[in-house]
Amino acid sequence: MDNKEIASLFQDIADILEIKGENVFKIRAYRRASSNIAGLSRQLSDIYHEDPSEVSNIPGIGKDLAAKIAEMVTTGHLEFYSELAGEFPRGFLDLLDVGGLGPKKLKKLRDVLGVENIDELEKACRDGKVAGIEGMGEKTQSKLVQEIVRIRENEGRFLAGTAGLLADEVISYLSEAGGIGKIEKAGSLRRGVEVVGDIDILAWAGEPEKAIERFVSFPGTSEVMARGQTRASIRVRGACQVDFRIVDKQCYGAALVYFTGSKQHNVKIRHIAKKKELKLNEYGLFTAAASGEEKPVAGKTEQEVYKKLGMSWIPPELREDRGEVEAALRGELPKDLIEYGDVRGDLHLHTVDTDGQMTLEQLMRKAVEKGYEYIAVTNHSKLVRIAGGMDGEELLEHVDDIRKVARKFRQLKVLAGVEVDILKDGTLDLEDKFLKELDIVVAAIHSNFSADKETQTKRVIRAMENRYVNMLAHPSGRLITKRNALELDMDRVFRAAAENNVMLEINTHGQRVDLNDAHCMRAKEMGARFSINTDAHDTAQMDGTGLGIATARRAWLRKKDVINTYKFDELKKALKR
DNA sequence: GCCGTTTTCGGCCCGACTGTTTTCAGTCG
Repeated sequence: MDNKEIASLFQDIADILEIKGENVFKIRAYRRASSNIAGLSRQLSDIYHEDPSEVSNIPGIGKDLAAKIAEMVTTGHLEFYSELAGEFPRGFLDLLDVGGLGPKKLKKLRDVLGVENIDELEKACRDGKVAGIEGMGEKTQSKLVQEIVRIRENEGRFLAGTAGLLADEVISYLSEAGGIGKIEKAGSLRRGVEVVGDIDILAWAGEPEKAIERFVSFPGTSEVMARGQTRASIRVRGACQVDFRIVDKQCYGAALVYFTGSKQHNVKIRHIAKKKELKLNEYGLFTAAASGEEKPVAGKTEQEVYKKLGMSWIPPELREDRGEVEAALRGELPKDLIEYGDVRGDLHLHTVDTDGQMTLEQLMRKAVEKGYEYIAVTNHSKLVRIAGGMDGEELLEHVDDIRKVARKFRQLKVLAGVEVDILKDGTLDLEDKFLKELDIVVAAIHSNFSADKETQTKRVIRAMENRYVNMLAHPSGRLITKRNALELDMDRVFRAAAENNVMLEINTHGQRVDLNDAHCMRAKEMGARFSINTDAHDTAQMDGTGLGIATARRAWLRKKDVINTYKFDELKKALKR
C-alpha cells in the first residue's frame, strides 16, 4: 500500500469512529496521522523496510499506529479496518460527503430510518421522513436533497487554476464597489494547493453589512448558503462554493493566518501561543484569559503575529505542518525560496507546427512581452500523430525555421528543441542523429499508460539515459480528475534523473501539476533539479507558471533547484550532458 | 491514540452559523 492509500484508510477509520461515537481525541489522532502521512516525501513502505523503528518517529504516529502501518505495508491490508468497515454497508460512509450531514445526524438517520446509502437518504427526504426526526426539520430535509443533487452533478473538487480565476472575479467585483480596505484569497488557494474544495476570501471593510450584501449578489450566484454579519457563503454557477469573511482592520493579519491554514499548521502555532501563555484566534494574539482580561498582543499583520510567536513570517505555501514551524522558530526557513518573479523563461512550448495554436512569431512576441530572457520551442515527435508530430527530417526543417524567426527577436534567446516521445521500450521516437542537432530535448510519455510498474520505471529510466535527453516532461503522467498517474517507482526515476543530469519538469498545466509538491520534495532530496514549464499550446497558457511556482514553493524548492530561474549562460551549462 | 524543559497521566484549538431549539447541538472550517 502506498502513502495515499494508507492516509485515506486512516481517514476512513476516523470517519467510522466518529459515527460510532468514539473518543474525539482518538479520532483526531487518526486524522492527524492521515494528514501527516499524505504529506510525507518518502513512501512508508520504504521507511519501514529500511528501519521499522523509524515509522514511529513520524509525528502523530505512536506505537499503535506504527503497528497498523507495519501490517499494511507487509500484508497490504488492515484487519482493524476490515472489522470496522464490516459494521457498515457499502456507500454508507460516503454519506459524510453530503454537506450538513455529520456523524451525529448520520447515526441518527441510520438508527431511526435505516438509511444506509445516498439513494435511501434521498428517498427518505423525498418521503418527508427526515423532517420528523428529533433535531431535524423541513429545512434540513430540503437542504439534504439539494446537496444530494449537487453531489450527483459533480465531484465537488476544483482545479486550482479554475478556482483561482473565479476568486479573482469575485475579488474584483467586491473591490469595484469600494469600501473594501484590503481583500485577498485565503485557504488552500493561497497555499497553492492544486485542487481545492472551495474558495476562501478575506477582507476588512468599513461597512461589513454592505460588503456582505454585495457578495451575496455576485452575478452567477446560484445559492446563498449562509449569510451572517461577518461571513457568508455562496455557491456559484451551481458548483463552486465561495466563502467570504470580513474582519476588523486590527485583526486582519491574525484572520489571514487563521483562514489560510492549513488546519494542522494552525493547530501547531496555537499550541506555541499557548505555551507562551497567549491565545491565538482569528481576532488576534492575546494574553491568555487566565490572567483576567485578554489584551491584544498582535493581529494587524501576519508578520506581527508570527514575530510575537517567536518566529519569522512563514510563506503560505509552506504552511502544511511539514516542519515549517520548527524551521521558523530556529530561523532556518529557506532564505532563497523560489519567488513568483524568478522564472526567466519557459522551456516547453508548442506552436502551430504541431498541435499548438500559436505561430512561432506569436509565441516569441508573447515571451518578450512577459519579459522572458529565453524560451524553448518543443513540438511533438512523430508518434503523436494526432498532434501532427514531426519525423526527423521535418524536425530539422522546423529547427531552421525557428532559428530564422528567432533572429528577429534579438532580446530573446530561443532554444530549438523537441518534445520527443518515449516509446514502449524506453527508446525514443527520433534517432540520435536528429536529437543531436537540437538545443534541448524534452522527453515524455503519451502512450502505453497502463504498463506495470517495473516496465514503466525501466522505460522512463532508459529514456533518461539517452545522452541527448535534457528533461523529463510531466513525469507522473497524471491528469487530475481524468487519468491516474503512471505506475512508476519514483525514487528510481528521481535518482536516474539526478545521475544523468536530466531536469524534472514541474508542468504547470492546471490538470497536470506534474510533478506535484510531494514528488518535488523527494526528488530534491535525491539531488534532482527542476524546470517549471507551462507546456503552453496558446499564448494565454503561457501565463500559467504561477501554479508551478506555488508547487515548487510547497516543496521548499530554492531558486537554484529550478534551472529556468538561471541566467541564459548558466542555463546552457546546466543543460550540458 | 499521541505526547511530554510542568512526562507515563491527563491533557488534546476554537469560534460562527444554522436549524432547531427556548438555551443549544451539530456542523464546518
